[in-house]
Amino acid sequence: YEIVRQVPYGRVTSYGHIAKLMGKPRNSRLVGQALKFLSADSGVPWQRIISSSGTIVISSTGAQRQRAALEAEGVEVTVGRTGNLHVSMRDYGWFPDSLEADDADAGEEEEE
DNA sequence: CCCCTGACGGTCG
DNA sequence: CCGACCGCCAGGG
Repeated sequence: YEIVRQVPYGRVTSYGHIAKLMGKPRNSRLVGQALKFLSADSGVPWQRIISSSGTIVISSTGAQRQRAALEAEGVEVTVGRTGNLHVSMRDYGWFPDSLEADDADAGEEEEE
């Protein structure tokens, strides 16, 4: 939970990265299982945690809530043909190697 | 102790 | 971009 709190406003990261930061890179699924335990007012920004692919594959109801919460932070959420939500990791992804060594800027996008 | 399941990850077609 | 497969570790029955 403490790791998740480090995720800055308007940015998103993946379960796998959270797991990696806590020393368990193979426990990505456990991160999700732990997050589901949280309350709506737990103060933990669970909304900023999505799959590494940038696709929100949770329950529709929860997904819609997460989408609204993310858009409220200025995160752009697109919808695929199959109805699955998607976030551009290239623009909103946040993957620091260390918690203290957080990013120094928010616009290092690679033009391709 | 065995088996199934899971807010997942990565690769292949 | 989307769907199918296999691998991963921990928890519950």
